[in-house]
Amino acid sequence: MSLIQQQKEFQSSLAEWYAQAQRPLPWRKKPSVYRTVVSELMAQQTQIKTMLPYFDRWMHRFPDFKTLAAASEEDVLKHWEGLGYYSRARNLHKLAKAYVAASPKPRAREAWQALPGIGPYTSAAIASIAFHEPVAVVDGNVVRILARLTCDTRTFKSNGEAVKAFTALAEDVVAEENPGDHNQAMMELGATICLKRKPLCTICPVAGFCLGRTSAELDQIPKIQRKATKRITVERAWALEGNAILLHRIPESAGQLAGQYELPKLKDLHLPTPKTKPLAIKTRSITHRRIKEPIFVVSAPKALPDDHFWIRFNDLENITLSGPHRRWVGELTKVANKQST
DNA sequence: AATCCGGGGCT
DNA sequence: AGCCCAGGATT
Repeated sequence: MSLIQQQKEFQSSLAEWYAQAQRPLPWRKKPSVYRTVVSELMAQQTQIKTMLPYFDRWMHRFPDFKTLAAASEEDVLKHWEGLGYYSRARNLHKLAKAYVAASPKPRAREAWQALPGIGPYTSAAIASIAFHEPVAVVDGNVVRILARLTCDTRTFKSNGEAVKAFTALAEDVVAEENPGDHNQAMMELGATICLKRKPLCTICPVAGFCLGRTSAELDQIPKIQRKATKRITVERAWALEGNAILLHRIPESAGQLAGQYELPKLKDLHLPTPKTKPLAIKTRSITHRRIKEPIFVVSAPKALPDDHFWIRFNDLENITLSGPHRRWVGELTKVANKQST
């Protein structure tokens, strides 16, 4: 028996479980096109628990497309600060403007996918949840569930390749009547039952359909190759003058992190690596890169390179520091004060 | 197809 | 420390 042959039974088992087991998330309680769009954008590469407080604050400040479209970009970014992937906020802002201007309003998946920040996953989510279009979402959860249901032991070269490999099956299995709930149920199952490390098969509502359940290596399905992590070092400057700190403003033309401020790179200031011990050494990981960032106390060159500015500490709240730099400046201000007194 | 964006949570 | 997460845009 294949999953396709048992499609109806699979769908109803999943739906029955979802009806009673789903988490009470704010966009489920009070659905609307706008709330669906915001929740899906916020949820990209972000765990639900992390985004919940942001979602509530966002809805309070920008309750609908019109309010969001009329807001300043600065205001929009302030409400996203700390969530990461800031292009999502810019795209959501652009999307709101496009939506307000659009006539007729987008409904079909294809129309949504033409909007900024909306790709295959998000367009399917919006079309199915808000407009009952029978299309399947294929995210990491869905890939994992389908690979296990079919006991697919192949090794995939990338996440993208795995998504591609399971899209057809996902489309075949999606429930025609209530695709939005079906899609959310699949993701809910992946998030709460079909866990990556320790799948909870004993309480799984669709264990009876699962060919992988008896496999000793179920927790290794699907196999997706990871890139080796690259290590790089970026030396940064901690330069103070009076009650101001030297920061670099990433140009609008940058495309990524445009308009945000960061601690200057020593290289951009044309300064050599100081002999002194750095004020702090920060490390962070972004996808497959591990970045080490020593921050040195330096005195700035007299002639500042382009896009470098002295920002008074009192004005820091009025600018957007890129995520980690915001934390570092707050933290190091205290450290630097202690060292100087 | 490869690379970049960023936090927090979890083991 | 390392890995993962309701991905998309750019090159």
